[in-house]
Amino acid sequence: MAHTKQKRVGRPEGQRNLADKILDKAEILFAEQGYSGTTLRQVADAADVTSAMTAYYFKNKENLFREVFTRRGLEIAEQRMQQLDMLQKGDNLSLETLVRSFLQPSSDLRHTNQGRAFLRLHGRLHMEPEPLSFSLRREVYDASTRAYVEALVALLPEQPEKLIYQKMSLMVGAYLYAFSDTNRLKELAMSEDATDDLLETTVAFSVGGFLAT
Amino acid sequence: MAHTKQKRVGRPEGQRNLADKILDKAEILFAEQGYSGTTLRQVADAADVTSAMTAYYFKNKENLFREVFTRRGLEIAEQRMQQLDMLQKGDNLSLETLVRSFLQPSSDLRHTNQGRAFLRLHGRLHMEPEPLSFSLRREVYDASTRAYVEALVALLPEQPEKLIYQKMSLMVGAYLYAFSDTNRLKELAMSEDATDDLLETTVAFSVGGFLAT
DNA sequence: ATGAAAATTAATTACTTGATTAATTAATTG
DNA sequence: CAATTAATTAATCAAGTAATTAATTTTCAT
Repeated sequence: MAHTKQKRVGRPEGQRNLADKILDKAEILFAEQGYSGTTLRQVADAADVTSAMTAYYFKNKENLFREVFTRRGLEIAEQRMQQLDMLQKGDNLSLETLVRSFLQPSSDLRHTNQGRAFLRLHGRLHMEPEPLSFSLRREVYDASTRAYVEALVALLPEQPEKLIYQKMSLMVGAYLYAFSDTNRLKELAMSEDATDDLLETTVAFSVGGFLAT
Repeated sequence: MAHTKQKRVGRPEGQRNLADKILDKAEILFAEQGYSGTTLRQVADAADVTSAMTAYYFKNKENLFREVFTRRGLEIAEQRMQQLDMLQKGDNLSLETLVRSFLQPSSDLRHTNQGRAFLRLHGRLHMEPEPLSFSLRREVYDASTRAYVEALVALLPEQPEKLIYQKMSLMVGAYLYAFSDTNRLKELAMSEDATDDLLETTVAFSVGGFLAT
């Protein structure tokens, strides 16, 4: 009832950057309800447009999801690669530094609402066996994951590559679950203070895991 | 074309134990496609019954999902509690033994198709923020998780309880992802041999993580 | 100016979805 | 044996669902 500016048919005056608005709302809804659980109507309503706009900008539901995921996913992957390049230029790279640089880009997303939505979405996607999930993850993350495994193998030469891949997978599962904030930690541990130290705990846990034999 | 025994209206002769059949098929479909992505018709078709049967035995979709999850979830929780009780009767309990006993019941499910389906379902559910997910997880797992945290705190007295809860959460994320078999390890590491040693790797990784400071 | 391109709404189409009901047959109980 | 209860199919319903199209208006390039 507050401010309802009437909608007129046809191209509006000025510009509205609706594509980004739709992506943002879709990110939140996909995070809360999953791909199948979210309807294009919900996205359109949340973005305050008609559902034909989602088709205009993103063609169909699957493509909208792809763009939601790749928008931030590619950025994370790129940040990881840049960090790795930087670290490998210096000498005596430590395991802890390497692990932290892998987790940092994701951890940073915890500081905004949209970022947290993406982390939940991300966690969900990694637990899904569908072709869409596999294809997206391959496209976005494989290159950087391989590069990090290579660096880890160099740091832990006594452990076979296959073991490093297994542990990498354990670390990914651990941080996805912890960062996705679906772990009910507040409820379970009855601690209401923010988990500021979550990144450092995750780094320590993972480093301990990689060193263990 | 093979054997199509005609279906007659009305109660059939003998007994068919359809409820279990529906649960099994629902478990597989929910695991592959998620809750929203699975239709009652798919479940009914897979179980070779009409969709009214799902309503007859399980009332509605949400209740069917609850029963699918609690069927195995409660068993896991009970096995954990029994293991913990047994271990606490003896003296000098090791961290490694404790961690292994927590992971064993889930790991055992990896040996059957239905068990693997449940593990994927389980992983999915833990990445979902919906009320249904939280309520189910609370009901099924909270008691045993608290009991294990208490045992871990006793073994690692120098670490605050809140930290143990965080690490517990990291371990849960790690094993859920690894056991759910959605980690594309075969694709990434190009290793086709079965991950027979996955439980031991997960135990070692987690123990290393708990010990790290 | 003018015509093409961009951005939008409203309306609609063909199809699924979860759930319900009536009819039907076998098993159980008394 | 009669009556009730259990188990099942077929048919249907109202409410969504993704996607498409036509009409409309502004902006931009010539």
